[in-house]
Amino acid sequence: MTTQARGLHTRVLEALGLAITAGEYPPGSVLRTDDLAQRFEVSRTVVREVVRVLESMHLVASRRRVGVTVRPTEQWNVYDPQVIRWRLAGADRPRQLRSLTVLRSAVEPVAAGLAALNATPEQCRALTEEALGMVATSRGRRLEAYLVHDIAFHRIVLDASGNEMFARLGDVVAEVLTGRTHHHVMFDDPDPAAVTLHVQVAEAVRGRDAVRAEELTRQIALGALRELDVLAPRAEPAPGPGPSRAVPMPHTGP
Amino acid sequence: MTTQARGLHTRVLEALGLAITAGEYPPGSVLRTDDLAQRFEVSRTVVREVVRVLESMHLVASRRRVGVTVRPTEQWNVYDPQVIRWRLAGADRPRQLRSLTVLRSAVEPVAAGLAALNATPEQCRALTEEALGMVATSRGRRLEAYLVHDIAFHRIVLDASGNEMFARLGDVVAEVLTGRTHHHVMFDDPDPAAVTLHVQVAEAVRGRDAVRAEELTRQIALGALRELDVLAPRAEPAPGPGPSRAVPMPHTGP
DNA sequence: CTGTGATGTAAAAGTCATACTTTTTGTTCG
DNA sequence: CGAACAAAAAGTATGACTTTTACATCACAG
Repeated sequence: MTTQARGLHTRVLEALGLAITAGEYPPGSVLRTDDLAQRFEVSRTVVREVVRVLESMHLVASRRRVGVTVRPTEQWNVYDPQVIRWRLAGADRPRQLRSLTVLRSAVEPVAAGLAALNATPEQCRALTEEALGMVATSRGRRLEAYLVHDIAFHRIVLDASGNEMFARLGDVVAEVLTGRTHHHVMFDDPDPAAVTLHVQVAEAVRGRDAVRAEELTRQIALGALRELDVLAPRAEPAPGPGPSRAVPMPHTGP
Repeated sequence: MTTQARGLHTRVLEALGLAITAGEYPPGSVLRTDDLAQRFEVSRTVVREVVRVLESMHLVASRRRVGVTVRPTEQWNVYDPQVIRWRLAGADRPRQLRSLTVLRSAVEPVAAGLAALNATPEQCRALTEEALGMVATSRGRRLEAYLVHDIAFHRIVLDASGNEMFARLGDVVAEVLTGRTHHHVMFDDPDPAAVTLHVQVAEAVRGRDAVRAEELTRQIALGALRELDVLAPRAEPAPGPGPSRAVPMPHTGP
């Protein structure tokens, strides 16, 4: 799907990144560049470049006399959109979707509040347009068309916040929305309440009502989280060490 | 300081990454691998690996027959800790500190709320310990010692939230706190109110009071933002296109 | 006999130089 | 104005060499 044949480097990187994030080589595994070169039928040059990139993502560490070792999950650069894509394509998609949705529930409300203060008229217009687009496509199994508007909407909010770190989460949100649509972690038609909320956020932003924009967006995020709980019930406690811990939703307000 | 001589690759990567993020090669600039190899007195192999890494950070794009072009700032992977470090070391540290602090103000309160629900007894203990450490070092120009406790405190909160995305922001927060201390974007002694708030957060987490932990942490974050406003006054409107936009603080609550 | 420390060796990554391929841009010529 | 062509730069492959370092071996002291 996203796998173009843009070069050997890309092909190998994709394959290796996917394999590692999928847990095919568990943390601690050791790879050797010569082996990889043979396995993928490319030169060591290519493998070395790939390894360097994976290293910069903290997926692996390369040490002399020992090889390329897969790092423990906690050290991965999980904000790298590439890593996110790989993990969403893999086995722990549910867990990943939940983490990311919780992140959204923290960031997007604040971003929306800032957007209400900072959005340009053009952004207000675009926001309303996308909200209306969502309304228009919210019925009749038109999930793909709906998704496009949904992504655009959230991207505009994050952009309009005027904060660069928020803006860069646009890709992440896009991956989340795409992931939950394409993997059916979603109802057949979008939740009508959510659609309404989006329209209201657009109104609040246009009306410079930061508090309202923030609160409405919080409702959207919490709704998404609830939906996730229904459609992808929380997995059993992680098999790691330490006492089992609940992973509840963020606050629902006083 | 952090520049070890771990190899040619690291040296060149550091130099180039720093130069690019510092705007020494403005977006659109074209570099050629052969030139770089000459300039840094290393082989093309090394340069290519470095370029590949910079490419994975979306700092540059490499195209045949054209060269390695620096990408526009908006496309950089600003969540990559490496990129953050480079930018904090460069000219737009103030802007960077502000963006990151706003991000903190969104994320940390929610993380603290979750931590109150999820923290292990051991984490509660450690949290209290660090808070007390902050108290102990909060007077007498002991900023370095204070910093250590401050970083540890926030790391524990983010970890204890049980959310992997939050946990990974520990490095970012550490960079922010370190940056503002080392570059004197901070008072001579820590704000006593902030110190007290940290102690109270530790209490709230131990007492499983999520709402209180969240609200107190929000106060900490907003305090940091205010301090930034006092000590590093907002720069003039960015020279980019579009109407000038204010960048106010996130909501201060109803 | 056992634990400890120096020494040596080989395995793997790191580096370099070179030759060759492929893509792409810009120019020239019909 | 379009098509063929030439050159530029990245992409790929290969082989030789260097550097680091884990591990084994061996000597010696307790």
